[in-house]
Amino acid sequence: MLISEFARATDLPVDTIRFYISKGLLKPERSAKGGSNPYQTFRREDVTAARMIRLQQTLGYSLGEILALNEEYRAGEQSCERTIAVLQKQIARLEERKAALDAALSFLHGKVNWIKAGKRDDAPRLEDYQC
Amino acid sequence: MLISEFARATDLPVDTIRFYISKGLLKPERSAKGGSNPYQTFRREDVTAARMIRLQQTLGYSLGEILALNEEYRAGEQSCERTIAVLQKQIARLEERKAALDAALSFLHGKVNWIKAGKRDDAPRLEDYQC
DNA sequence: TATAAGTATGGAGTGTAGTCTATAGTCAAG
DNA sequence: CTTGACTATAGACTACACTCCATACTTATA
Repeated sequence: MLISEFARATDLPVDTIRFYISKGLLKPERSAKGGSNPYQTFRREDVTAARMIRLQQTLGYSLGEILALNEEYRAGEQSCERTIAVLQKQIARLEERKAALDAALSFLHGKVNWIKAGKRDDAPRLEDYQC
Repeated sequence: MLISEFARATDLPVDTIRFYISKGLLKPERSAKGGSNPYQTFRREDVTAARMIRLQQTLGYSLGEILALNEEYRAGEQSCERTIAVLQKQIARLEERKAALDAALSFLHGKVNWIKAGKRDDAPRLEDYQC
């Protein structure tokens, strides 16, 4: 797969793909198709990696953290324990964010209910809510 | 409340507070205590506002979006319908993020379970998972 | 074989969200 | 009334995540 197809497959701009490569987040092959092909070749696992990056990003990880996590994951590929440890670490982080999200949601729902009940001024205040 | 107390109350650096003021996210009073006090005075509602900013930020809003949302909220303060509309909009966004988060969590949990079962290579792949 | 479209590289530029520095004015304690 | 802590303002600087540009090479098409 050439970079333009890869861009279509991942819905990422070509420049962003090259940027990720420069950061070590993507590692396409510089394959020799027939002998001397100077172009990068992307595989299905690169598409997976790109999706994983997008996912981790929406979950609040920086590119630096994503790189570290993924290298840790790769480093521990021989050992199930290490792989599981990396996954558990991500799970813990996501559970944390989910808890914050749920707290915010219940605050907002509560506020809506009070306003609907016509008791706007008695509605829960952010002051009384520990984030 | 002076800015240093406010910084302690909100756990924000003084520079960040001033930055938020410059963006219109915080609007402390330039009160005349006794006649000519050139310092800004922060109230309890400013602490609330600062917490709300932090909350919205962890939920993925940019400062620009936060400003727009909060101004929309203020603009609709007379009308319960408009206030509720703003709150519902935030709720919708948070529910969306929560769904993405849950999908990611079940993917990760699934992966852990497959690895624990010793069937690592048969574990679910991100390819088969729509984010 | 000319031409257009695609690819690679390096480096400059952009927007966001701060963070720091320099300068100057203010206030409270000794 | 000086010293030290605090405050205000403007502007420079930083980190991050892109995004764009100039240049040059490669490949497919007419």
